[in-house]
Amino acid sequence: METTEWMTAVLASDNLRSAWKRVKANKGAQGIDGVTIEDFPAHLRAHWGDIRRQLETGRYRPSAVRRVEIPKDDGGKRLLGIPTVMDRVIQQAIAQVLTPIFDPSFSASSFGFRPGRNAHQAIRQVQRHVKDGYAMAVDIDLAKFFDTVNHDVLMKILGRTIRDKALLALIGRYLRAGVQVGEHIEPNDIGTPQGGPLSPLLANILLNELDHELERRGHRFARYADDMVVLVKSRRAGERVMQSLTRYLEGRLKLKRNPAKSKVAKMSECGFLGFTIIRGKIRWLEKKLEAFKHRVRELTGRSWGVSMEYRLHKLGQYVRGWLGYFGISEYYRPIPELDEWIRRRIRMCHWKQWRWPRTKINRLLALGVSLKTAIQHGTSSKSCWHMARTPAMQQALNNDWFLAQGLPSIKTLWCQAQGYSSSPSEPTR
DNA sequence: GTCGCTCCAGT
RNA sequence: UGAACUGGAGCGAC
Ligand SMILES: Nc1ncnc2c1ncn2[C@H]1C[C@H](O)[C@@H](COP(=O)(O)OP(=O)(O)OP(=O)(O)O)O1
Ligand SMILES: [Mg+2]
Repeated sequence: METTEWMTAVLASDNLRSAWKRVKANKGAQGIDGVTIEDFPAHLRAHWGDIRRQLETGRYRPSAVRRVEIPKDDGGKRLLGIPTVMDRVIQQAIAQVLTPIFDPSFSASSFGFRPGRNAHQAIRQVQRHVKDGYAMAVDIDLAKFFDTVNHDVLMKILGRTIRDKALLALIGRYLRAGVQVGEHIEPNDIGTPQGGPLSPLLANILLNELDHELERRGHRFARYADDMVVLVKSRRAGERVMQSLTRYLEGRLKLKRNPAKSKVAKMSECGFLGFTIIRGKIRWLEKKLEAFKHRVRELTGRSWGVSMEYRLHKLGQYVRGWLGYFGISEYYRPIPELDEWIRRRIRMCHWKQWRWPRTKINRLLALGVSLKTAIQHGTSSKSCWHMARTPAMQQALNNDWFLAQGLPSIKTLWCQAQGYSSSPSEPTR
């Protein structure tokens, strides 16, 4: 029997319990066996004994994944592979065991799908390199990344670290579980399912090879999933790096570049994670701002027949959430403009025609826009946008400072805003 | 401090 | 009804 501590750790009751908790919390759809999150506990009681034994003896056969196609931004379609609830739990349990083992070996420049790391850190790293004089970007995105992961390459890498043959074999079976298209099941010899809890970790383990190769060559870069930017000093160097990396990816990892999303250009002409770097400052991409405006138009449009409260609620949570991500933009010029734009939009659509109470409009404006931008840009909530944004100023920007300026405290402002953004129970339409 | 839910963003 | 990972904001319960 090949069962070692690895599989035992996967099957430990604590680990399985938290894995199930996570799968349940995601409230995902059923797999090909039709077992939903709700009837999983009963299903588990009936079959766990058998399945556990199969897992321990290395005989367990995962079910195929269910194929669902969803549209992508660029017009193409994304092929999801939805494992059964049982397989999602098992994969999650494996991921929880493997993450603490593999994650420490990952590159400091890898930011996607990793605990404690996010897109902001990735774009800030790019910014630092640009400021250090590496302004030319080799922007690479892989074609159909998850769908083209090579099993042999990945299994070899896994085998270097995972000593447990049963676990290794189980991961191999998950990779080759097949997909159900319509009525029949089709085998697959390539790819890891977009929808498998283990897939993001496997993706990082595979591209960890690339990260270390980049480090070995002394490159400055940031990677987020299959999206990466290598920063160099000249276009010549960029072209050379692009060529050699393309060769490395295709030769060693059997992965292809997405030519449409890959290029060598000044970082100010590249997009990464929704941002770009203009004159050393982080700024959101124009198309992201356009998407934001479009969404606000929808939310404030007259063709949406819902109650006032509901509309305010939805608008507030969208604006606040959006600024939570894009609010790290340091390019402050567009922000007052954006603030003004939202104000105009709200007044135009609703103040006159719909006779919104003035107080409600003011509270909405205070809610996600003025306040948040004011805090983040070191100015008062009265739109003193031209005030210097020195580090000392940032430091001084605390509650005391607000009060000293004769402004309401941050807490007061937030309480006002919260009263209109998230009532104890969600407002009705 | 530990869980539960609603959102937002990136991939 | 479209899975997953990660980060964030908020609310709620012990
Ligand atoms: N909802 C999702 N959106 C984007 N990426 C996802 C999602 N779920 C899983 N992923 C993973 C799988 C993708 O292979 C990987 C990279 O995303 P992305 O580059 O947008 O698509 P892709 O690499 O599959 O196709 P493309 O050829 O268009 O680049 O991130
Ligand atoms: Mg891609």
